[in-house]
Amino acid sequence: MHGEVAPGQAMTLRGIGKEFEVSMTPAREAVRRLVAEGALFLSSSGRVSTPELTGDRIEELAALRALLEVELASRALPRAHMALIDRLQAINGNVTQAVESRDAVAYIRSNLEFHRTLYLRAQAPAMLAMAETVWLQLGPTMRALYGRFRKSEPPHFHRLMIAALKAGDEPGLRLAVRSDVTQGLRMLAG
Amino acid sequence: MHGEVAPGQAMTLRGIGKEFEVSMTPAREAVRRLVAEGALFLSSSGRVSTPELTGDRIEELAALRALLEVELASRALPRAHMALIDRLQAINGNVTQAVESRDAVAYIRSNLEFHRTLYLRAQAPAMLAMAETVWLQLGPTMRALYGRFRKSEPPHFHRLMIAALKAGDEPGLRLAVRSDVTQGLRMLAG
DNA sequence: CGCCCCCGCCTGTGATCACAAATAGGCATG
DNA sequence: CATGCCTATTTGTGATCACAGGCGGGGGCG
Repeated sequence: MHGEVAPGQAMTLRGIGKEFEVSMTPAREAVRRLVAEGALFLSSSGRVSTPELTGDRIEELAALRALLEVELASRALPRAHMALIDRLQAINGNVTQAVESRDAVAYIRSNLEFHRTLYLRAQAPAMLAMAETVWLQLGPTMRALYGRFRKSEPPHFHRLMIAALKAGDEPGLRLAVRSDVTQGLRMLAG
Repeated sequence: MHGEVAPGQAMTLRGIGKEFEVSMTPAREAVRRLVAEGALFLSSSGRVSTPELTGDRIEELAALRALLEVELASRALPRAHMALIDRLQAINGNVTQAVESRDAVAYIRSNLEFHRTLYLRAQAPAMLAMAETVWLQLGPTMRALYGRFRKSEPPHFHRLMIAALKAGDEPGLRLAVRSDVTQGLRMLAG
């Protein structure tokens, strides 16, 4: 999810087991779960690797992010008090810092933490779980994306989200979330 | 997914293995996958059962269905030719038949087939997979629902969907899908 | 008669093994 | 020197086993 492993990276059950000092059985179960969530790709011969997403698939996952996260943000809005907004601003500081230090993994991690912190207020666990499933599928690809475009973009849309939260502006929040989610992924898909 | 098993139904790995004439290992992997998708509930002690959904959770899953399926239908609309509409009408005949014969499982199965047939045209596999994950989570509960309300409702909103498809009416299609998806689940959640 | 505790069976977990398929590397050949 | 084949090794699959924890039933106690 955090982009620590590159797209197309292959792995073996015995290798995973050795890495985490367990036998094949727990490694197999973990892998099967991640395959079920779409986070890992299972070849026809049973080999497992991180997925290499096509442009179409990236576009589709971006659309899913937009659908789900706009709804989550909208549901979180009426419950967002000042303490939450303060926390979001603090996390956003970490995002900026990660951007400045060109740390792709730290950027992805803090960016997702920003979103998750907001969405937790939506009180919609199934919806949040689906959003996280999408993040999981996009993880390796996002790493490749932010590794390619090294330009340091400040989290502009995050500030718009915070402003909309403060103002209680629901249409503005929806637009800001949709823009933030779509922004980075549109360029890779094209 | 088809409501063949009731909510809260417990099952054991050895029992599943015996039922399908395999050992515990494949049964375990299948169960873990279904747990990852939210179709089965894993207790803290490792026991597995079908989930008993709360009203809030049902409402949330209905909202997810509305979000995802409206988008899928909208994407399928420009690709829906007459041959597809004919197939949808044929499937809808099976739905009506299942309603008349009070067969809950056949009703759920043909109803989902109706939706899936349309959504396949959307060319959005990840989105369809998420919709099916929601169906999976709702399966046992839907069975309980349609077992409780035995009134034979003709598939009114299906006909609205077909009419909107024929007319190329996108707003009408979105509304019809949202209504169809929300209709049955609203009463159980309340 | 009701409640609680304790024991035994059931269940999930993780490890290991035998097996079959697939992969990759080396060898011979054109 | 490139290419195709063949074998040795790697890899996933499914079965079985030892073990620990939990759940339920039965007996004893108040």
